[in-house]
Amino acid sequence: MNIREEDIYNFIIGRTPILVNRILLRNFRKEKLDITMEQWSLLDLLWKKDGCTQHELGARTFREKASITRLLDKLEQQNIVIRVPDRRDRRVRFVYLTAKGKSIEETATRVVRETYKHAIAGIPEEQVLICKRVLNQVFENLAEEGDHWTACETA
Amino acid sequence: MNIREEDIYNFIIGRTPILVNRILLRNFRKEKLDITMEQWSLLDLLWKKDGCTQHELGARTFREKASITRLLDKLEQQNIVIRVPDRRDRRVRFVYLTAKGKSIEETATRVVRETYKHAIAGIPEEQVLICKRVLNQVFENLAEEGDHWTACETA
DNA sequence: AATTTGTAGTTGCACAGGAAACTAATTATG
DNA sequence: CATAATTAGTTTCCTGTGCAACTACAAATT
Repeated sequence: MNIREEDIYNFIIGRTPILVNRILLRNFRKEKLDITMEQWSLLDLLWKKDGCTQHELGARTFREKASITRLLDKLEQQNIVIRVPDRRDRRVRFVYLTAKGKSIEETATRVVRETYKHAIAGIPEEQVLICKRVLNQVFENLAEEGDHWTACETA
Repeated sequence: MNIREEDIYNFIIGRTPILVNRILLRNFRKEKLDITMEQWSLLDLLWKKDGCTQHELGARTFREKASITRLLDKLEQQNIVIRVPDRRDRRVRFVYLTAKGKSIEETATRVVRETYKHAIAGIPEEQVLICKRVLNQVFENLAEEGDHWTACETA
């Protein structure tokens, strides 16, 4: 294959993710939602399964535990989630949505869905699927190479 | 199309770019290169065209000018680039590679190329091309919607 | 049972991005 | 020509990430 080094930038971690993140943040602000894309990615898990552990949130969003700690700090400051220690294992803290956390699900989900629709407008569905599969394969290829998240943890 | 909100995270700005960035940073460190992925993206432009303006670097990597300022601060501290004011327009500063900046091209490019090869190993070339096109189309779709970078500037 | 090893989460440091306010210089306008 | 609008770049504030050191606790080892 004709390898061009700059592809890895333009292609995977470059301007497209930067722009998507920027637009999504602006769209949240338009709807008076004071959350970030990263915070949303945790909330999205909690809306589906309230009471995850921090470890679980990290494994599923592929973030370092330190990042999870800090994202939850912000969410807790805004009274969107609370951390509840596990009585059986006092190292563990379960993360629960507050009433406020539950109440923003509908609006936030709508913003994300509309932004996503806009992002993929006019692109044939099968191409979007291929793109997703390629990115997932890239993930698998690199995850083998020594990261502490194993495939089974993230699955 | 069957829209799943979480796709926008998993798919475009989620774990794959995070992992690619992480692995690339580690691979730079293994080769004793003290640069980041973001710094590399600027150097890659300079190796092809020395003496870009900061505005140009921002337009081509799709970063805010403030980000460019800070990335160049770091590169200048490491004696990898220097900023030279334009005599004709004293607002403008041209960015030039130093001898050190030129000397790391080969190693840095090799690291990026090998990481990229590893990332796309086993994925049919035509699928990688489709993936790139999809991400570029996503970029175009969202760029229309009110960003100050116009298509012509980034082209 | 006491020590070692492993795990969940936190904190400090360095680096990166977005937005907005700001400076200095240039170009457009009246 | 003088003022207004624009442009290039910097700075500040807030948020997010990686890594490493750290705390607290649990589980395994001897």
